Amino acid sequence: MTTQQRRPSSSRRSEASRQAILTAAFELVGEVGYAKLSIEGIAARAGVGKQTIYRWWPSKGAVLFDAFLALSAGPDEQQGLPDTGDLEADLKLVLRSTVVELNDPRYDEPMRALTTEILHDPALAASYTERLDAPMKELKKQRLRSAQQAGQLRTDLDLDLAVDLLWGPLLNRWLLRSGPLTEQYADTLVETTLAGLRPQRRDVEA
Amino acid sequence: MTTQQRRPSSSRRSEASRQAILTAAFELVGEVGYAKLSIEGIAARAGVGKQTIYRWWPSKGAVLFDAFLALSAGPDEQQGLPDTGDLEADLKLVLRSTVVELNDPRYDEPMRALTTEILHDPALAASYTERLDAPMKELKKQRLRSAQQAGQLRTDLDLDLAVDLLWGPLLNRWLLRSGPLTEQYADTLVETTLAGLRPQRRDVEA
Amino acid sequence: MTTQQRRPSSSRRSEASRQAILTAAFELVGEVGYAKLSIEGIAARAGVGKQTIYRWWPSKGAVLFDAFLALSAGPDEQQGLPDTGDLEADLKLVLRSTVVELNDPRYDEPMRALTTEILHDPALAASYTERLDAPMKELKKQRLRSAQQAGQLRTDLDLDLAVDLLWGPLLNRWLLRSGPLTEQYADTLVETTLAGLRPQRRDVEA
Amino acid sequence: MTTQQRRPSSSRRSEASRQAILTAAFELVGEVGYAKLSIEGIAARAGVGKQTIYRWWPSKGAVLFDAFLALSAGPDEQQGLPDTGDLEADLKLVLRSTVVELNDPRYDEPMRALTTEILHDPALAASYTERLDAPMKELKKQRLRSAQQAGQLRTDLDLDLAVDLLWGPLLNRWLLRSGPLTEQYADTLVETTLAGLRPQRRDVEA
DNA sequence: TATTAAGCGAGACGGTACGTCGGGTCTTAGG
DNA sequence: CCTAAGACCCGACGTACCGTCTCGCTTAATA
Repeated sequence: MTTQQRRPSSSRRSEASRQAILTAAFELVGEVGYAKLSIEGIAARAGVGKQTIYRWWPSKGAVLFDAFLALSAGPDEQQGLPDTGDLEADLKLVLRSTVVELNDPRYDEPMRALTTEILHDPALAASYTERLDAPMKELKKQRLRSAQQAGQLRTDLDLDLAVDLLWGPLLNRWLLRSGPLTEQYADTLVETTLAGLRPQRRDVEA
Repeated sequence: MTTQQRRPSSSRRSEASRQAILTAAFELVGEVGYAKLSIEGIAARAGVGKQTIYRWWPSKGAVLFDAFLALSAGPDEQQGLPDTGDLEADLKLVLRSTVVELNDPRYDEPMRALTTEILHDPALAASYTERLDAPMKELKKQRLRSAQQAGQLRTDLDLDLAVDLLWGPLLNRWLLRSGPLTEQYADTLVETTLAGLRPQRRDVEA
Repeated sequence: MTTQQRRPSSSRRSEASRQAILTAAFELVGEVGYAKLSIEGIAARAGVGKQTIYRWWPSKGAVLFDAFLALSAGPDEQQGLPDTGDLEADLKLVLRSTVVELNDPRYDEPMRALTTEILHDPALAASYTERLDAPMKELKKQRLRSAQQAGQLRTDLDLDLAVDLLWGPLLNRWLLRSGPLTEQYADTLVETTLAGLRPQRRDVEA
Repeated sequence: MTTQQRRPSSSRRSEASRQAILTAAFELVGEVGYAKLSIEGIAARAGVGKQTIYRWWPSKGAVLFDAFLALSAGPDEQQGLPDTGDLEADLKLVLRSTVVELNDPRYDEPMRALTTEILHDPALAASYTERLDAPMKELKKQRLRSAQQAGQLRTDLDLDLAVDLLWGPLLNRWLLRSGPLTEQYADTLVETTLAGLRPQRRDVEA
């Protein structure tokens, strides 16, 4: 079913303008960078009056956020993570592709821009967490839950935390450029982290 | 010996102005927030001409960075992490205090501001990694190395990665506000992560 | 009839701002002098954004010029010179009042300022000649033409030149302060100059 | 006698710097125009510290003025006006050459610049009148006096005024560009003005 | 079917800050 | 003590955008 026709908001709202704005925002931020992204520029590129932006979005970050929403709501982003039964291999696959995406200049700048807005706007951060991050996280947790049920992860493991442990270091390295963001890094990260998440007979200590 | 021969750069440079600028920058960003932090404002607060800032710093981020440098070079930030022999307890202590600091509004805004600048300026990111992050990371690695030598960590463990695993999720949660940043979270994070870093007899999976 | 269809330029232009700017410019130049007259100051005094000035005027001089235009277009500056039939007396009257005006500090500074801008901007000079000077000159020439028709001036006299001869020395003395600018000077000037402009029976030299 | 070695002022003063500054000022004003003439630029062009200018001159105009002084004190500017016995011809010759000079772009900008400074600085105006204008005027008056003694000018004529009548309109037309400044204009000016200065038997009136 | 009222593109407006230029003062080092 | 050099505080430059505010025009929903 999924009727889903969101965002009437007002029946008079121009869908063409909305699309033009989101597209212009995403393209512009990739071309000129976050620092030089301006509402004025977005309006000009979209062929739209500034007021049309101010009427429907509270901030530049909100526009950017919606631009991302439109993107990820796009084709078919919603399928789950691969599940071959081999958790480590599956995770490596996913994290490697995350690395590739983060290194792709087409996404790097826009994502940094969105991140910046989120950094300084708790409301936007909440939106992000709820609308973009949570769905993704749910997919990740599903894969981990599957592994947990297969006895490949500790039964008392907090899956939210597990997701943090796997993706947090990756995102952090990307954001701060604290080191090269390679597929090799993704692999090692998965291996080392998983080691602590698996059921264990006993440690050396205790 | 070599005490004190600081920042000559130019023999004519006014140390008083430099200090005033860095102080003003740090205070202002805490008061008005990143979005409203302006070079004009810093100059006014510092009682300094704008040109004096433009003369010595290439960007607003660079000023902010130096302000942090001056702070951490300050009193005695350089002692190592606690080492009681109990790695888990020591790490919990440190991460908990990190949590407290990140939650402190006096540091939250300034650090977000600096992070934002780093996000969009690779040169600044490199400076950050080298001048601020690396020394801190070295202290953390020292503590882990000590544990490793005590047989509390796997001998083949990459300590750089280990630091990432411990601090990455924390910073990520702070930056993106993807969840409450509590001492409880720090504890769980340490426990779970350490589980994978310790020497292990064997897994369930062979 | 054609009353009043003034300055459309753009239907969106704010007439209130325009007036405020011209008034502020004229007042300010009188108060602070030409050297310290700034667009910034005019905008501030007028309660207007700087851009509103830059949008409609190409230079500080153009603003000043318009301020003068607005003034002279004001009340009823347009009536002709007095014509009692006694040319010498009428001219003395007019030149004396010119002297008084040039000595009036309320007009001295503004007129020096405008003159300075005209000095260095040929386009502005052309505007001045056409819009301010020409109308005034026409009135002066009318009075001389009347005298000419009454047989009080040589019939072959170039009236443009005659106006130059009468007002040129006065303005020059005012501008360069090459000597005291008194009503006595105006009188002598008129007397001496007129002597050469009248029809003459014969000279000493044949 | 006229020993004349002016301007010691201080025995330590560098004559080389002084010359370099005056030369730089005159050249620069011709190249970049009055509006963009800066003390900074003069100092740079002269290879001199700004302070050296501020130490010895009270204003930009004073530098410019001295630059002109140096020029006119130069070769042999001081000989009198031609005196062939034919006053009208002699005056036409002189005014025509004035016209040529005022139209020469090498002198036009610098003289406009100096005039501007004089316009707004009474002290400078006094200097100008005394040091540059008065000597020139004396030469002009000498020629007129000669004519007066030859019976070519009225005996009661104020020679100062006569000079004003002849040169005032010319300068005024040059400064304000109120019309083309041609040799033809100079001729007509001389002819018409002289007509009023000559001894007269009687007018039509009275 | 006409009337209205909202949304729209456009862009002027009062502002703030930008990054630069030059003003005039002061300090340093060298002759 | 004068000089070249140049840092300093300050104020203004002319530009870019901010977010708000009309302007007419188009267009969809109501009357």
